[in-house]
Formats: sequence, structure tokens, C-alpha cells
Amino acid sequence: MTAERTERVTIRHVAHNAGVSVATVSRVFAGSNSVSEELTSRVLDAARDLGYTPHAVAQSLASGRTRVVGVLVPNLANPYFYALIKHMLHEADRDGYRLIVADSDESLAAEPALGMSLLGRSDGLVLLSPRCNAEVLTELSRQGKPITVVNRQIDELGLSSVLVDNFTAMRKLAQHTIDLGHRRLVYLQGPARSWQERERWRAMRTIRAPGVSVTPVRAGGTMEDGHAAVPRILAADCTAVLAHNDLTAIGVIAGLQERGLSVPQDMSVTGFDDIPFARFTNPALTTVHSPQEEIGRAAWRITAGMLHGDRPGARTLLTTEPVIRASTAPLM
Amino acid sequence: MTAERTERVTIRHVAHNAGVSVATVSRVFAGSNSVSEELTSRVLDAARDLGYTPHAVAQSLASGRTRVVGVLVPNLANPYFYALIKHMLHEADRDGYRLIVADSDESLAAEPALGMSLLGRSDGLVLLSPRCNAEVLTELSRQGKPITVVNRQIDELGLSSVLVDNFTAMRKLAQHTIDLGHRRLVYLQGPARSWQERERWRAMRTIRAPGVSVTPVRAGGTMEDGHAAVPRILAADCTAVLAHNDLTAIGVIAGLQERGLSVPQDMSVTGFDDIPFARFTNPALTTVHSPQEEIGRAAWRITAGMLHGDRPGARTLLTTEPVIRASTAPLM
DNA sequence: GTGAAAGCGCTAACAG
DNA sequence: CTGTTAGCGCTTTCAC
Repeated sequence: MTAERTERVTIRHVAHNAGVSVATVSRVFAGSNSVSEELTSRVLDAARDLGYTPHAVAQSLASGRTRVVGVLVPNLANPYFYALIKHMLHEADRDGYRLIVADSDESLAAEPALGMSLLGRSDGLVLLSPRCNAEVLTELSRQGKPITVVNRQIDELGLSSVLVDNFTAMRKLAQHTIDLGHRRLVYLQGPARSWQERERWRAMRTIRAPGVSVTPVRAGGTMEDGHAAVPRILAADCTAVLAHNDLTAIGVIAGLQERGLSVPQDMSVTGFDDIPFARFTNPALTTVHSPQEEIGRAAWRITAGMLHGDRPGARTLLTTEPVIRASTAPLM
Repeated sequence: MTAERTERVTIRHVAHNAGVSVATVSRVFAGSNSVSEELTSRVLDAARDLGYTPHAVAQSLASGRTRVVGVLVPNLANPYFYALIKHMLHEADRDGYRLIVADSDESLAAEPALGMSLLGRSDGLVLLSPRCNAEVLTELSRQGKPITVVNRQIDELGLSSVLVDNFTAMRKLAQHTIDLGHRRLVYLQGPARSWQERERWRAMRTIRAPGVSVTPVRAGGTMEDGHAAVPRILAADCTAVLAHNDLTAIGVIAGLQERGLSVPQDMSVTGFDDIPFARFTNPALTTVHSPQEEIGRAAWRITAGMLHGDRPGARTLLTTEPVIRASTAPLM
């Protein structure tokens, strides 16, 4: 067994070895059923003998389809996004599509370029919680490829989207803390350009129970952001803090505990998203279960539909519910 | 402003509008400095007016380079891998490369196909903690493209690799628990086909202090795996458990706490990797800091080198150190 | 059912 | 420095 010269085996070699035309080989690999069994097996044999693999790039150029769709995420370090993508991956896979994902790292400025770059190598794009403005979305959609927007409401452009009703869930979660007797609440604000943040904060501002106050504290979307906000939370003199998401809630809990405070006895804390870690924190986190599986599935179904010719503009609205665990308790 | 007909703007249109040849346009976009300023600006103007974007797929087919490299991960739900990739991403980006990542979901069977699929659309491949056997690696390398293997030692094939000395770090971590007075240790085993697991377990088997016993308990690599192993850990009647990684350690701690045991008073627990969550758990996790940043950087440097013609076979060996936090304490 | 041939949009010799 | 031209490997009419 010697080292092989690695000159690429092309469709032409296969055609030649099988004694057929390149068109026939192409048809066989495309799964066309209009090729006789006889020729099909000759082609397959030749291909196997030669170790032929179709050249994906050439296929894409000739057919105009890449069978790839791009996914742009603001921050893959957040397990929420990852869980969502994992479900999309599965759905896409069974339809014969691959996903390529890029992470904008919460950089608003990076989104347009990354989006364009993904679109250049794919047949469509899924934007998860995009932070960019309408102009960028317009620019992206001008490429003429299907675009699905998740967790971001944009009415003007006729883009397809899947949304989760953050507003109602956040209200319910706030109500839960109020029912526990809390009156002085802090809401820990997340990433500024996030639609989900806007919805959650909007929900908090509607809280109008007697004697209840809601103080906003700016933070961000990471554990570090939550951790760093603890002094400001303490300064607000509250008994419950509702964080933008699970990550910041985890940071808050750690910061509180470092100062000798205990959760939930001294302070109730809630998150949002229900990432896998939420069950395993100490105390287990009260949060909102965002239906990552359904979102992923819906996003793919909509995208796949457009890939097959559906017109854009489809909307899916999902609902969520709070999950009460151990990080919230009655006011003592 | 009306809706545009979306016939793709090609290099030919730009050439025509700028009154130059397609070669010149190609050169301008390739950043060649052998084009006069005069023509360069005419080309750029025409391109802007027409809204021209080079067709990535066509560029790849013609040039034989995709400027993309694939990354295959066993499980992106583990923040360890994500952190590592994020650093590679940065390095690759500044060299003008994009990364496409696929997740094998701990499925040994999926690795060959995913690896091939990635290679088909890229100029090279980075395998993170691959579980597959040498044959598969051989098959992959037969494609003639650069392959870099991370966290997996394979001596025969001349593949490039970056390794971390898991063995020594694991020994130090075990010694730490022994120094604290622990004598009955449990080692929680991770994914069976993982090289890192083999190294860590190998380290544990060398522990030969007087009166010290190490009991292996099979688990896996996720929080759920760690959580599910708790009854078996308890049955082993130990005072310290060294988990394969941080994720399983987190699962163990949660399981212990649910049973009313406290960490580290009733049981010391350690992880491995030092994922971002490790600082924020309660108690903060004693673990080994795996140098994700250096690994990512090294993996990219080696890959980039081969992309520029370096011969394969480069080796990088990195070291790690335990990080003592609050989940381990002296035996009471 | 099968083959011939014309591209897909771009790059890279090769001339000039 | 710039233009001409021959492909990259495959898909897809269009005939037969």
C-alpha cells in the first residue's frame, strides 16, 4: 500500500470508468430515478473503486444551491442560543441541509458583515436575536435569499419571524415575586439592543401593584455583568431581583453569596431562558422556560419553506411559562 | 425607490461599467497592488454603483481555496469547547479565514461523515477531542487537506496536534485532595472514547499513597451524567469525588445538595476544564484550568501554517494547573 | 433513458 | 500594468 497521488477524482473519471456520460453520473448522485438499474450500479461501482466524492463547491456553483443555511447568533457563550441551534441542526439535517453558524459576540457592528458573509456561502439566513437595525436587515434581504428572524419583531419589512411572548411571561414572573410578598423589586437590564430585553423591561414597567416599586439596574447579558451589578442591586435596597436572563441571575447569586447573603432567604433572584444550568445551580433557579426546542423547530420549518418557494412573511408566536424553583421564597 | 430585479451582478458587469477587463476587476478585489490607482478607483466606483459582491462559491471553485476551515467538536453544549473555539475564531479572522463548526453530539458514528462534509467545503479541518479511531483519521487525511488534532494523541499518522498535559494536572489535583486528608476517593469517569478521559483516569491509577483508595464510577460528560451518578458515588462511601470535568462535577454537587449533603463539608468535589461557570457555582468549583486560549491559538497557528505550506506533524504540548476554590476542604 | 454541450462566476496563466 | 482565455467540477436544458 503506497501513498496515493492525490489528483482529485472528478465526475469525468467516474463517467469514463463506468462507460457512461457525466450527465448520467450526475443524475445517479442526484438520486434521479430516471437512470436504469444497470447504469446506476456501474456508476456506483466505478465511483467506489475510484473513491469519488462530489465536489461540493462545484455542485453549488453549477446548481446555484449550496444546501447550507447560515445562522447568526449574538453570543454562543450563552447556552440558550446553543440549545436553540442544536434543535435547528437536527431539523435541518433531516432535510439534507447543513448549518453554518457565526457569532457576532454582541457586536452590533459585526452583524452586517457576518450576515453578508454567511449569505455568500449559503442559501438562506437565520438571525437569532439580531441587534442590528432595520436598514441592515433590508440590506441583507436585498440579497434575495430567505431570511428568518428569531426573537426580534420587525413589522415593516416582510421578513419571516418566530417570536416568543416574553412580555406575558415576564409579567407572570414578576407577579410570582409579588405574590411571595416582595414589594421592592430590582429589574436587571440586559443588552441594550435586544428586543427581548425591551419586551421584558416593558413588562416590568406595567407592574402597578400597591406599594410595589421596580428599580431598573443596568447590567448586560453575561454572568460577569450580573456579578458586577451586585453592589448596585444592594444599593437599591430590594428584596427580589429579576434578572434579564439566567446568566446574569447566576452572576448575581454568586455575588450575593460572596457577600454572605443567602438566596432566597435574604434575596429572591429570578432568571429567564431556563438554560440547562438553571436546574443545577444552588439554589436551583426560578426562571422562565423559553421553548428552545419549538423555537428551533419553527425557525427551521419557516426557513425550509422559503427554500422551497414559500413567500416570506410567515409568523410564529410561541408562549412560555415561569418555572418556580428554589431561588425565590416568601418575604420574611 | 422600487423593488429591484435581483439578477446577480457579476464581475463582468463591473468590468463593463468600469471599462476594464474582468481580470482587472478580479485583481482589484484580490487586493493586488499591480493595478493603477486610476483603474482601481474606476473599478471600485462601478462595483459600488452596481452593488457588486464577489461570488464566494465561484471564487472558491476557480481558485481552489475556500478560505474556510472546518472545526468538528464532540459537544458544543460543553462551554469548554466553546471557549476554545472562540479564541480560534479570533485568530482565524485576522488571517482572513472563516470557521465552520459542526457538532458530532458525542456520536462516534457521526464523526467521519461530518468531518468529510466539513472538508468538502473548507481548506482544512481541526478536530477537537475526536473520538474516532485511526482509520477514520487516515481516511480524512487522505483528502490531502491540512488536519489538526486537538486533545488527542495519535503517534502513527503524521498529523499535527496540540495536546494538554492532562496527566500531570490530574495527579496534582488528586494530590491536593489527599493533602486535605482525604483517603477514600471516587473518580468519576467521562466519555469512554475520550483521550482526555484516558489520561485523567491513567493519572488516578498512579495514585499510590498509603491508605488511599481510588474507586472509579462510570458517568459521562454532562451535568445529567454527574447528577445520575450520585447514588453510586454515595454507595462508594468516599469523602472526595474527582469528576472527569466541570460539567459532571456540577451535576454531582447538585445531586449531593438535593440529598441534604453539603459540599465541601460532607464531600469534596473537583472538576476539570475551568469553564466560565466554575467560578460562579456554589460553592465555587475546585478544578484544573485548561488553557483554552492558548489551545485555540496554537491550533490555529498550526493549521494556518499548513495552509501556507508547512508540512504536517507539528506538535504543541501545553501544561495546566489546578485552581483551588471552595468545593474542596480538609477532611473533618 | 442517455448523451452533448453550454454555462455557473471567477481566477490565473500567458501574452502583450 | 492590463487584457484574453482557458478552465475549476458539476448541473441542466435540449436533443435523440
